[in-house]
Amino acid sequence: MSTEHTGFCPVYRAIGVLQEKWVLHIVRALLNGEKGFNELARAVGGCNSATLTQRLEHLETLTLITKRTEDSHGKLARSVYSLTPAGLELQSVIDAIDGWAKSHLGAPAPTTPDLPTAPTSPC
Amino acid sequence: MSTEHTGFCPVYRAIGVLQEKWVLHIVRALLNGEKGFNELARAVGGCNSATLTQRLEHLETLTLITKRTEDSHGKLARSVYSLTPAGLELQSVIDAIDGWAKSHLGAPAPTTPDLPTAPTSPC
DNA sequence: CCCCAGTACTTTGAAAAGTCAAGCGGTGTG
DNA sequence: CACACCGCTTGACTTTTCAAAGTACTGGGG
Repeated sequence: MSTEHTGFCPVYRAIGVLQEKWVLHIVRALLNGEKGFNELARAVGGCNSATLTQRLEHLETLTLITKRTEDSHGKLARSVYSLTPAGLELQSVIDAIDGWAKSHLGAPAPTTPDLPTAPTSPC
Repeated sequence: MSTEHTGFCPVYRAIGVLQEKWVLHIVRALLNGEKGFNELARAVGGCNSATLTQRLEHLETLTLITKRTEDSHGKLARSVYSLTPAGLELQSVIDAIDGWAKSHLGAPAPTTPDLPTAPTSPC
């Protein structure tokens, strides 16, 4: 029903994916290097495992990320998630957001209007 | 929930806003020129009025968009929404998504394989 | 040897978010 | 005057996200 007459253009689709909760965070975290499940969860900052698993599966079917299972110790394996070439190219999108954020989000904080010259970026 | 303790950096905030449902669509629609409420709803492609009102309010408090009420005919007024300078600069983000989408989204169709060879690309 | 910490998830049930359909006050057109 | 349109609001309903706990397994310390 969503894909009815609603202009089937790639941009529309892309937005549909990127606006899913946590997706941009996941991509951003992964741009800093591949990560394991829990590691990624921490990097992303507060996404619960159920949602993360789901997002990761979705992104994998879209071939934006790859899951590699390291079976170094016989049975138990550490899963490592990393970006595919297509996923890596989202760097430009993250960069754009990054640039915009830095110039336009100093301190919108509707309740705490301050932060004049934020020196510390814990980012 | 959005404002976690998770490294308070502008990028994180920006992602938090941009991944809200419909926000990117709204911005994109508004980049093509200012629009009225229903007009915007149609341009965005299927967002219902309740959610749209809410998003619009949120974007207004962030000063990304402005609501101007044309009171040309005495009582009844047409509301016109348009982007602020800050909102306009999201053009770069939309452009990045646009560029990425065009090179990486042909027709993945993961779980919803429909839309038989779109005849017209209203994009 | 057993416990604690860590890996990667899955399973719950409830809360939050989003959607649908309808309606309200008002106008302008046939 | 009826009817379609405008900009919303309301209330019921569905989907998504959440926190917490549980499963299965390993590796290190006591």
